[in-house]
Amino acid sequence: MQASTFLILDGNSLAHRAFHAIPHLATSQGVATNAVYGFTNMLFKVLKEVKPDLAAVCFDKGRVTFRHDHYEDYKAHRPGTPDELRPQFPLIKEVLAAMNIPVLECEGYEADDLIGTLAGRAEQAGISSIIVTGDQDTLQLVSPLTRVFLTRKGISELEEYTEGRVWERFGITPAQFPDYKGLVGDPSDNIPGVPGIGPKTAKALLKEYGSLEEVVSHVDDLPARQRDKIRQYHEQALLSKRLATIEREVPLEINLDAFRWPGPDYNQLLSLFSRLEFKTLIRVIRQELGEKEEAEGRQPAREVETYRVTFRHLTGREDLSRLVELCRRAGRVAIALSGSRQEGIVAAALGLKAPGDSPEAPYLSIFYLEPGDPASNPAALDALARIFRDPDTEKLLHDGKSALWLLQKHGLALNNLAFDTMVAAYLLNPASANQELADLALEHLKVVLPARGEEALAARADVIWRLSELLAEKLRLAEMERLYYEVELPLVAVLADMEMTGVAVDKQYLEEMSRELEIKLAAIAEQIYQLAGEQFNINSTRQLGYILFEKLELPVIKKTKTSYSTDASVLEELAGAHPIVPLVLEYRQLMKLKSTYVDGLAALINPETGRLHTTFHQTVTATGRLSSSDPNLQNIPIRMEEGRKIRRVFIPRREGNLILTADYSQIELRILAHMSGDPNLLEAFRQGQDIHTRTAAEVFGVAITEVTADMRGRAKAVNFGIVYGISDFGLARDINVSRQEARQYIENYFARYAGVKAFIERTIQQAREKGYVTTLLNRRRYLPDLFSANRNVRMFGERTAINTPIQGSAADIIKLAMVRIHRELKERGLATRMILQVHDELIFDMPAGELPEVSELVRRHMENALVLDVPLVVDMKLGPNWYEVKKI
DNA sequence: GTGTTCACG
DNA sequence: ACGTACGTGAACACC
Repeated sequence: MQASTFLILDGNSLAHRAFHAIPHLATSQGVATNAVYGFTNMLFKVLKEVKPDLAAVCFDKGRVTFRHDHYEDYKAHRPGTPDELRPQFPLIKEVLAAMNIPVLECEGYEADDLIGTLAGRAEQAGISSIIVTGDQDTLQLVSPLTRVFLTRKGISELEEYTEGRVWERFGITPAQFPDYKGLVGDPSDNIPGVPGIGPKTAKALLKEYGSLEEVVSHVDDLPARQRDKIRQYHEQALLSKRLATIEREVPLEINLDAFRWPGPDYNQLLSLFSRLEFKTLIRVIRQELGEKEEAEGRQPAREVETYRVTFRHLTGREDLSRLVELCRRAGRVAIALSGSRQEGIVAAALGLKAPGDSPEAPYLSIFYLEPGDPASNPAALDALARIFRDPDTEKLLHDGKSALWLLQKHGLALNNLAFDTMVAAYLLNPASANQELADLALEHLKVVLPARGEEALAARADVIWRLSELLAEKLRLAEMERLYYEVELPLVAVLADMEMTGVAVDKQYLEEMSRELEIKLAAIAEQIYQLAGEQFNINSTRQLGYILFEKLELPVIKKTKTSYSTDASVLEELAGAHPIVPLVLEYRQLMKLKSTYVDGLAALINPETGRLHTTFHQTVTATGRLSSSDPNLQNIPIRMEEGRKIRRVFIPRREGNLILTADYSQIELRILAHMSGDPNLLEAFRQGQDIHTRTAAEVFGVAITEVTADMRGRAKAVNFGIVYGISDFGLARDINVSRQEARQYIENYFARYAGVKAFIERTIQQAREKGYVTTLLNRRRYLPDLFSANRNVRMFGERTAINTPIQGSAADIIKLAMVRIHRELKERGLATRMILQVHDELIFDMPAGELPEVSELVRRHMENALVLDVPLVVDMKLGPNWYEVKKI
């Protein structure tokens, strides 16, 4: 054998490291996976760096080892394996099996001993070894052929130990390590050593005498203090040395060839990772596979069977018109498109159950066409257009909204979107990080999608078909059919329409604001530099921290993980302490306005339409809300007057139109009243009272007429707190009262609204039983955090259990209203367009003349979206832009 | 890419 | 004794 490298891992040590280094991590079903994840990541990293020819992972076996024969208290103080870690060992071994790395364990021996034995055999065969572990004892194995990599700081870094490095760090040779431990001891293994002898003395003694035995035999030559200690404890020291000595002759049949590493079994690995929900690792592997195939050329020796489908590449006009007919007769077709918003549709694959498909043949017929090349294929786009338009053909898509954007480029319509696998998968688990088709294929069908080419698109069509059937059944079982077919699926096209319509903007006004802010910012910056006595980057929290807390010596209020906190709450507290502080606050505010809103929005104006076309994300939030990006139009300033002015920029799309806004009044608290059935809360809403005033009266025990503005403000914070899963600490911080006082408010609240208290307790209890919480329309969110061993994580889970049904039900309601409003606007042929949704508010771009009709229908659909035990109330405003809207 | 800060409901 | 409201996205600094 020549110049081979043997990678030997200490499975137990690394699993423990990973467990403590990776914060709680679990599958959506609550199976703890943090140690498996950390271990696997580390394994990948090491394999990539070392590229070993041989590999093995050693584990401890048996609670009692030969060391206990000598010393029954060996490792006695070590806490047992944590409950959340123990079940992860079998999973780690599954990972290793899929990696084709042998696992070695031997009854009565620790991983160290196996590692020592393996490394010894390797040395005899002239093979160099790399040992990876968190256990310092292993350093005694270091030799010219054997290196040890110790984990440092969790799992992210490894420190390499050669003989030289051991000498540098400890001042001893690797072979002296057991002697060293014999003197110094090791509290973590409950090895006593010699009390009073530390690293320095031990190092000096071993340098002088070479070994512990020699030290003991020369005990009379030692200085008095050391002599007494060694005399008293020499037996204990020799025992400690034996305990710390790694057994290098474990009786095992070892054939080094058995450890030759052939590389991973990618199929097994992908299926395991999809079970463990290791999305990132799945991507890493898929990437690796792609690179591998590329490197190996067109005829790769495949180690993994990527999903293969047979398909027909259609070009002829006759074939294409037959395809349209085929789709019609089949009644439903799965469609995968490739292309971009700029070019439109480049290629398409269609999957359908054709009447002629024999039971022997693949049950799907798949066709591939390229409308992107009109010269060679003029009829393809026309065929697609007819299929998409046909209301009698059900279309199955993944990410229908993106498909609608592609179609729009060619001016095509889509009728009868019957299933969207992306949206379906989101409903089944809204917490998952993404809903990409490749991930769904892995998770639900256990297949790996090919990455590129015609085959990839054909496979996507096939997978969309199969997933549609599978996910539809899962939705049925989860009782989410109404939510899916009445709300989320029709919403796809509604959102597409909103995005495409876009929001008109006043570009000149935006540019004006930018210039003004520029000037103000420069002036403030100048004053800040004057007061600081130097120029620095005010945007840098680090530099600002240095100026405030070191140069100007202002008191440190709060720290972040890495340095001083300079957030608004800190600066407000320091505002009186130095004139620079209020300037920094103002600078921050204006800077935010300019960069995020003024300049940020301007950069995203579509040059063709002159409007902003946000993207609404339907499969992102854990609660069921939408989110918005590029630009985010759901966080346009309103609370501060300076920021609020930004809203002037948002104008109707043509002369004679107005901006109409309609927002739900207190929808979350109304939902709370409905879900809890609390009589007090129900009454407040039924009588149309101001809810915060009513709460103030209840909490402070005064008449409604006696409630002051201050009391109302505090009560408002209490109401918010209830919806978020209140804590006295959070409430106290928010309204600046003592924690005791906050606790009193909460107690009073629950005394007056006992139904709410019962609802909270009931909701958490049910969440624990089922593992998930639900909304009014049965939207579901799994809460593995409820079962965490970590109290903080668990309490976080409890707060989410309360908040999600409320926030999510509000999302259900407004989405239902959006679908119905959109439908009726269309049916009536109105020119009004719904352009934005901001969680509890809808915004319309409306011809002034349509006001009576539109305001009636919007109010009707919003207020009657669902019938609750309290009325839903909508406030409407109207104006020439989003800033100047006035109540109607 | 991660951390900090801050805008919204 | 601990560390705390729920849900998002964007800009910037710094590695």
